Amino acid sequence: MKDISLKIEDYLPLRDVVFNTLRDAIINGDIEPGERLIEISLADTLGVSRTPVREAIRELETEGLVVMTPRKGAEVAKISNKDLTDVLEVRRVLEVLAVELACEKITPEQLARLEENLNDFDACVSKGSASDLSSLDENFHEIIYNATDNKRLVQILSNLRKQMYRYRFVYIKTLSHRKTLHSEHLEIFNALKEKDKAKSVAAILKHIDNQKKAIMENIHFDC
Amino acid sequence: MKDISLKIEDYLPLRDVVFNTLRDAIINGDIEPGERLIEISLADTLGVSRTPVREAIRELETEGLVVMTPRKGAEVAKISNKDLTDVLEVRRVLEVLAVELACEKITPEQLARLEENLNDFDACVSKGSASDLSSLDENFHEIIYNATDNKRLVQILSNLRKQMYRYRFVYIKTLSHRKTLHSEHLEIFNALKEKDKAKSVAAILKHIDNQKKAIMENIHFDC
DNA sequence: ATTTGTAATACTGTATACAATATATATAAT
DNA sequence: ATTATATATATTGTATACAGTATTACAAAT
Repeated sequence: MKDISLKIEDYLPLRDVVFNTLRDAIINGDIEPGERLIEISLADTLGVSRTPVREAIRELETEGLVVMTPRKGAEVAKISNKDLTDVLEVRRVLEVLAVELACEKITPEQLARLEENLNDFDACVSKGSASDLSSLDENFHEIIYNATDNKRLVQILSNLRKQMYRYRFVYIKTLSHRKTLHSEHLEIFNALKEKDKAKSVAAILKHIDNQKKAIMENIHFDC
Repeated sequence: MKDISLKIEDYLPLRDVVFNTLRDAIINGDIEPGERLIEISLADTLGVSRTPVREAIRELETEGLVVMTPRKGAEVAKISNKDLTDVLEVRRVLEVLAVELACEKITPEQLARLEENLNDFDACVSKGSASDLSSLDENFHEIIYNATDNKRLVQILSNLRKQMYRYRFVYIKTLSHRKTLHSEHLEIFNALKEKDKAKSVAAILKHIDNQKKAIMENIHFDC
């Protein structure tokens, strides 16, 4: 007997379904920054009770997507220029740590998966959907995070990336950005393959800084 | 009219009370690693309903103090040597970032508060309680975190420190450790006062690495 | 016109009840 | 004796009800 395991994810408690639904809605702008999240009306809309909605909202708060005030309720977080800068400032040093660790610990199997990801990405650059590219991008970085063999780092970095999801379409929208993305990933991959720390760090920094630039140029903030 | 603001913290919802209670219990070892957290029995013990207990447990999970499995429940996280190493690995680079930013942005007022903290600490070294020293230690670092003017960084670093609370007594227990702690804080303070990044980084690294050593020497892990 | 007081309303906070699932126990079958 | 099956029990997941608190609207007073 082999490879038989329950796909526990299929069980997905309601709160997680609600969570995913709301997160998508926020990221896609269906619920706007500053808009209030009323438990009862969300529950009615989604056809569930308040309990899972409450728990989902709390999860969203820890991801920084909503802000809660006691006895007043929750609203979609307004992300300011400063907030984004703060997130990137932290991500920057953690991404550096991540590739350094990955250089030491990445397995051949993980390298193979990165290569496969690059191929898929390449195939998607011109004809793939934004959603496809977005998840490939996410997947690429998750592989590297996991290669660090540091759960805490994986958790924090994944979280920080999620807080920038709202802006991911910016650098996936145009063909030129897609090509840049691919070439930067390739560069990171090659550096990791060679286990060259300095090169890896340089590549990841370039990647991050480019994304920051792309976002800053294309977004104008409310506040 | 000036400086009048409601101390909203005094309202403290039940879930936060429960959260604090449980956290203290875990940190102090009243609830042991691996022990299950049963909602209903905790609720009965504390004289509240399941709802605030549930929410408190979820908060504890995001702090890494408990581990939850869907439909099975929560248990106090078993912290392994590896876990602690992982936390410190991340903290290390973030603490470096923090002092670098603090060098640039710390205000005279914050420096004054650090100095005051050092005086209080000095007064406590020989005769203070472990709890006094612990909160002074926490306060010292919180001032530096806040000096970075990066909310995200403050949030993550505070969180990572909390995950090591269980071990704080190790380096507060003995007089020699207390003295070391004070002199290291002094060194960090002086470097920040001079706005000397290299010196600050060196001082904070020494501080972290010393703590790691102290903990590693004094704790033996279950797993 | 501005402030104050009061009531109505809309929420969140908390408790509780019920449903679904996992775990433990006991019994029967081989 | 071991496995399989059934049953009871414990515990989480979800829904709902009620209590307490904020917000709003509006009337009364100055």
